[in-house]
Amino acid sequence: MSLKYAILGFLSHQPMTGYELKKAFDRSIRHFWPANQSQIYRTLADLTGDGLVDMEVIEREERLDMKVYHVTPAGREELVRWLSTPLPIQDYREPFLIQVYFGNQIPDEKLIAVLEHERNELEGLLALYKSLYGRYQQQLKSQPDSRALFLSVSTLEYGIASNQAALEWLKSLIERVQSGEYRLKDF
Amino acid sequence: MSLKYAILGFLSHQPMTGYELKKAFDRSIRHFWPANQSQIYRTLADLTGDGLVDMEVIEREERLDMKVYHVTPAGREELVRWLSTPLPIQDYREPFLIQVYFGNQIPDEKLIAVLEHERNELEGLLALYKSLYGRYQQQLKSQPDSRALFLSVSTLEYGIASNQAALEWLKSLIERVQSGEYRLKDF
DNA sequence: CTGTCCATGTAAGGCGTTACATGATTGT
DNA sequence: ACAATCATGTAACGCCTTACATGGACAG
Repeated sequence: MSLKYAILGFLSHQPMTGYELKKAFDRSIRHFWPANQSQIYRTLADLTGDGLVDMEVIEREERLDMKVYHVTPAGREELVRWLSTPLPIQDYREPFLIQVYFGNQIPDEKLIAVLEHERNELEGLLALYKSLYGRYQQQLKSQPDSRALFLSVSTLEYGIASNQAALEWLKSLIERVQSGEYRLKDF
Repeated sequence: MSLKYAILGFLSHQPMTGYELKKAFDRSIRHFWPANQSQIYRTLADLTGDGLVDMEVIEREERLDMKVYHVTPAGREELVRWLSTPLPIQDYREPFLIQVYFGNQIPDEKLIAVLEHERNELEGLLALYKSLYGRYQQQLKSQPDSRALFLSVSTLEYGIASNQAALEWLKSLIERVQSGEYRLKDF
């Protein structure tokens, strides 16, 4: 259960409400760990039950109460332990590849439409990642010794590098399907 | 629910038992769609209920009955329909990247151990994919017009290309963490 | 005689998604 | 006047995993 640790990670930067956590996820790690709101609230309840986070109710006149969560010493310990633990390699699931794998059952025309669609999606994603990355490059110039900033931004590099490779493959696949020359690559 | 369609895909090649399907998954698409046995049996029951596959019970003296599943015309239609439908881009989840993102909370030594571990896993995976790929290269030489074979093998190319890119990134990350020079890449 | 392969499933639980529900404040 | 933002959650469902259960055949 990695969501738990992502939450501990964010809260170790600073105490937050569930709502703010949701925004933190969307702003920063959505590209490798999306989380939705109900999941965040449920996990916060679990973490509180396990004594890994504490909750502070802030009453506000005229508005709903706010619950601010912060990491306990036990939570910080557990986070560090997990961060230091090598994980088994992750299972990968990509429905689009099922379509390619069984693609012989549809004609070129339809197959290429599916491939082009995927290509557009990938190009959009890459453009997004690159623009985010550009901003961080500027930021890191002004704080070149920030290990924290560097590590967090490096996850975007991962997204760019692997999606770029996937895109190149996809473009080559489209060409080969179109030309009917079913040659494999050399690695 | 993509598992459903992967099963229809396999059964459209030839009728099989649940057990044989499990082996087919493990042999061929595990790298982008792992499936376990209980899941396969449950999904076969669902597909039968929906009239997309038919089941034939084969009684064998001395041994347990065998249930052979085959695609119905409705199933074939549904498969073709799905194969032709562009899918929204898939959410990606990679717990290892959570460790990198919050890596500033552990010392270099431990962080590098985690990174090196991932590197080993990736190298193992790549070696596996490449050896499988090599075999298919041979096979495709003897049947150079096989669109079906080409498309299915191309999914391995995807795995090799994107994991190769991830590995290169990881090696560079390890170097940068070790040297303490937190420079970003140019894309 | 022990383990692996063939072949079938059930049970329980965890993780994640989607939809629903409430209600005040702030911006257009 | 209406939509978006802030802020909290619940309910129901779906998919996947892990563990459990059965039992014959065959190989070392």
